[in-house]
Amino acid sequence: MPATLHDVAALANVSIKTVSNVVHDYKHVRPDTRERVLAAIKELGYRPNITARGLRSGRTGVIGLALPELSLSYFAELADSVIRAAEKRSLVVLIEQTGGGDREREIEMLSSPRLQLTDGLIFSPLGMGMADRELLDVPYPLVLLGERIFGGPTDHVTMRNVDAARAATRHLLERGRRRIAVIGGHEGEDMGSATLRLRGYREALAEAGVPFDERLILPAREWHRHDGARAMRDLLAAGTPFDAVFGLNDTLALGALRALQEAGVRIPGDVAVIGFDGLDETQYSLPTLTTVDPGRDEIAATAVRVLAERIEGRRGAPGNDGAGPREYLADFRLIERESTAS
Amino acid sequence: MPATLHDVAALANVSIKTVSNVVHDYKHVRPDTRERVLAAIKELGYRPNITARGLRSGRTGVIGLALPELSLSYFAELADSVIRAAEKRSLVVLIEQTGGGDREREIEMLSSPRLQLTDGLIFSPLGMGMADRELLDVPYPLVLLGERIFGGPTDHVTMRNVDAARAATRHLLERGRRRIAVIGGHEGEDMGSATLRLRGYREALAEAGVPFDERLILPAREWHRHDGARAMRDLLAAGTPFDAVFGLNDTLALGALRALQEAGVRIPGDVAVIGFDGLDETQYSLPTLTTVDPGRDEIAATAVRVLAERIEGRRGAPGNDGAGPREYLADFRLIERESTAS
DNA sequence: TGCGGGTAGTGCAACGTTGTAAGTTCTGTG
DNA sequence: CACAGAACTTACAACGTTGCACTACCCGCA
Repeated sequence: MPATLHDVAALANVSIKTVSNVVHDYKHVRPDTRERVLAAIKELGYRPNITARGLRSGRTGVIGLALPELSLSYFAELADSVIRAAEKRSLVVLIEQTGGGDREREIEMLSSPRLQLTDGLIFSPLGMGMADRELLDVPYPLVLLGERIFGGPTDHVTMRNVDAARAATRHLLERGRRRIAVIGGHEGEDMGSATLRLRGYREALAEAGVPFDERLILPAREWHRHDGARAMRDLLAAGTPFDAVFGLNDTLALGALRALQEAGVRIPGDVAVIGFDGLDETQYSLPTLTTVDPGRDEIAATAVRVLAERIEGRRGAPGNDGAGPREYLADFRLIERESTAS
Repeated sequence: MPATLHDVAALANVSIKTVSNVVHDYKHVRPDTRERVLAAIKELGYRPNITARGLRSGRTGVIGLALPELSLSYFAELADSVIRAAEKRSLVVLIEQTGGGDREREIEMLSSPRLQLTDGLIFSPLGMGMADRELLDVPYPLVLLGERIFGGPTDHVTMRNVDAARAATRHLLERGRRRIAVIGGHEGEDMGSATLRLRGYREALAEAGVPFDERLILPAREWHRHDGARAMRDLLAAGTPFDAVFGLNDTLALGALRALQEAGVRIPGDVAVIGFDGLDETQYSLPTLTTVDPGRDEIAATAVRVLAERIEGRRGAPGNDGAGPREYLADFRLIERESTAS
């Protein structure tokens, strides 16, 4: 049975409020009283009951992080960054998985009782789209990540997807590649990583006067390794000529790497490959993978900071008091490695 | 401002206790009363306040999961499994990272106030050792994972490390390999994955009458990809002959794969490689990696079940009422892939 | 008519904390 | 040495919920 304020107060011969005051570093406590209370706290091993505190204050010190799946490396690394960032603000992170792009589950999540003891949510949807925008108008602080919804009612932290994809494509074009396949297209998508990155790709092609070839766009609804490998095998089987591959994320690119090598294609000799996400493991593939680092730590730190600010009310709810929803853009960085060496 | 029992009670013209009774499906409520209450609940969008409930009942429905780092794939996949298993029991998971084997942080974690609103903890240490055993004697339900501590005061879920490593080594021996290098040794370790797996390795060698060669044991304190690659390069540089590599985990093996191929070594022609952990990505490396699947889902499900049982008190605290600490062993499975094909 | 036994519903206290307002004890000054 | 004002301390209520003990009622049976 853990000690309570009552126990400490009894032992130190003061009121429970005084103990509370000591715990909270309230100014007006005589040094000897403070001494006595601290001794009692130590003796009893008292630690404040966060649940009770939460009930009183309406805060729990817990933030939620809802993402598709931790087994997708990108989200595992994102969660790592978010937990670290939260720790710096003494917040603790509760993780919910919504599955790989399951729109229904994402929507359910937003009103899940499982989030009850959370002060706010960092939400990275993959299934919801622009049409679901107003569903983000929830009665608690919410920070949106990702590229599925723009202009929604909440703060949004994302990156310069179009610019980054343009830079990645340019990188290939500058190395003389002209037939650049793209893996990970989402047909019929109105908004999302695929759409934005494909836009950057087309812009770069246009800039360079290279014609766009529909056949080089390989759809892959999910972005796991085997989707990349499968898409690559399809392209090889189709016989469409190409001299470079742009994986819309690293996992796709790594899967493609594998399929290309199986087929005896030399990288980067015959085909150059570039990915997107800056995953740790892109440093250890063979060859090492050129990729775009989307500034994951920056995204995580910003998301946590903005959420914490909303929670503390230093800025009211978006659209409530003029502190409207804001969009934050993280900087990206192209990391050149062997897979696109000249 | 969310609705409370009071609001619902007022609207339905009953006492708050009756509302509470309806919410909890208490038998003695007349159908029409129940009807009225449910209507009021719906109208006000009432949802119980979990914090308050937690204060009353001493339960929060949250379990903690403390692990080294999510950016280590094994732990990301473990966390995924734990979250899924917890979800089935309507538990929610709060994740803490202790860093890659930081003993101090692990010990701190055990008494961290950050765990306060957690009903129990699943703990996977990497830095603590047998000597720290009694530190696990904490005043809340704790389930231990991993191979650092055996015979401690808590329930423990782990796998047959020695057997699995023996099987892995045998697998290589059966394919005619005699000079099997091992990556990931931990010198001076009294207990841990490295020690147990190395024991299985030596047992398999002894069984087969193959002499043990100290020079083939390559230490690697951390088990990241680059540690595997570094160790492999060291061995190649030393010129010690070898025809197989046993990575004590998959990440080490994948790093080794990379270093071997850089050096022009053919796999499995010149050197066969086997890993340990059954990571998803071992299916997509080139060549695909033979590995030992330690039954991660089973481990996670067991850990959550045992923890939930302790929390619900269906079995008292270990050593308290005869329901002493138990050890659970998950089954392993050797997955044969290209890296060890004959 | 009274009484046992079940059903339906209620009131109070408590979980451990903190904000408010008010009380008590000091200190220094006139 | 009185007294204002600051320094220190306290009692009480509340946060939203649930367990306990209780009342009120109804039915059937002796």
